[in-house]
Amino acid sequence: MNTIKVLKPTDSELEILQVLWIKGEATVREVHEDLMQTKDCGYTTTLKLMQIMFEKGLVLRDDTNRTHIYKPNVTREKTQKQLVDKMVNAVFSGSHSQLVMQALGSHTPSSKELLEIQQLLDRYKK
Amino acid sequence: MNTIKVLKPTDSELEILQVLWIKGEATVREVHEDLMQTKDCGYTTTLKLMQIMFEKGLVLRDDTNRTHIYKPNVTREKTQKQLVDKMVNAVFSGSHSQLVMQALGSHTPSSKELLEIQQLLDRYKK
DNA sequence: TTCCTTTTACGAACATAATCGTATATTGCC
DNA sequence: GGCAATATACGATTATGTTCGTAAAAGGAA
Repeated sequence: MNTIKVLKPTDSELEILQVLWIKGEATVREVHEDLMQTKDCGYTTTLKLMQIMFEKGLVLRDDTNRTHIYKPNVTREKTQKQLVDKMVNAVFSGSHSQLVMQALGSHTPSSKELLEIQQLLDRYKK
Repeated sequence: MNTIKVLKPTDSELEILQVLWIKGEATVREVHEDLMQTKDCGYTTTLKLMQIMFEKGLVLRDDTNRTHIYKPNVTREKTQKQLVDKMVNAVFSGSHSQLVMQALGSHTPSSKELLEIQQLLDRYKK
C-alpha cells in the first residue's frame, strides 16, 4: 500500500519552514543566519535539521551546485490547517469556534482585521 | 530567584488533562478507561504519565486513600491560551486574526456559533 | 600548487517522551 | 489467615528530536 504519511513538522522544523515560506527558497547559510536572530545554535545543527527535513519530504532541494538550495515542499496553508485541526481536537474538544473565540478574546483585533473577519462571517450567514 | 516555570503539556498529557477537565477529578483507572476508547496502551502507562504530570505540577493528587485521586492543576483556558499563542507565533507570524481566518475558513460554523462570534466582534467594534 | 574557507555528510551524544514489565503494598472476600 | 484483584512505585527500554564534533569534498585566492 502506498499510504501517504502525514508529515508533522517539529518545532525546530517549523522555524525553518517559516524562513523558507517567506524567502521562497534559501541555502542552509541563509536560513541559519535568519534563525540566529532568535535562536542560538551551530551551523551544522541547522544543516542537519534541513537534511532530515529533506529525508522526510518536508522540503525539496536542488543539489546541482555545491551549495544546495532548499524549498518548502508543504504549503503554509496546509500546515496551518493541520496544526489547527490537531489543536482543536487536543484542547477545544473539536470545536473550531471555541478556538476562534479564544483567539479573538485574547487579542484585540485591528479594524482591518475586524473587517476581514466580519466579511467571512457574512458569507456564512447567507 | 523563584522563576515560575512554564508548564508545557505533551500530547499524551493533554489527552489526560482533557479527561480531568471534563470529570473534574478522577482516579488513574477512570482516566485510563476513558483514554482506552481512542487509544491503546497499558494501565501502567497511564499511571506513569499521571505520576510524571504530578511531579511537573500539572495535576494535584489526593493520596490519603490507597486509590489516589487526581485533579487538574492548570485550567483549560490558560492551557488553550498558551497553546494558541505558541501556534500563532509558530505558523501565523504572530497574527491572531490569521489564525481566526484559518479556523473559520476550514469549518462551517453553526448558526449558534455564528452568533457567538458575531457578538464578540460587535464588542470590539465599539 | 598550496592554503584557507565554505559546504556537505555522518556519527555520537544528550534530552525528552512514551511504553511496559515487574515488584511491592493494600484491600476485600472466602 | 490466605488468596485474588487492584493499586502504586520504579527501573528499563524504545523512539524521537536536537545538538554538535569531525571528516571529507569543493572553491577561491595568493
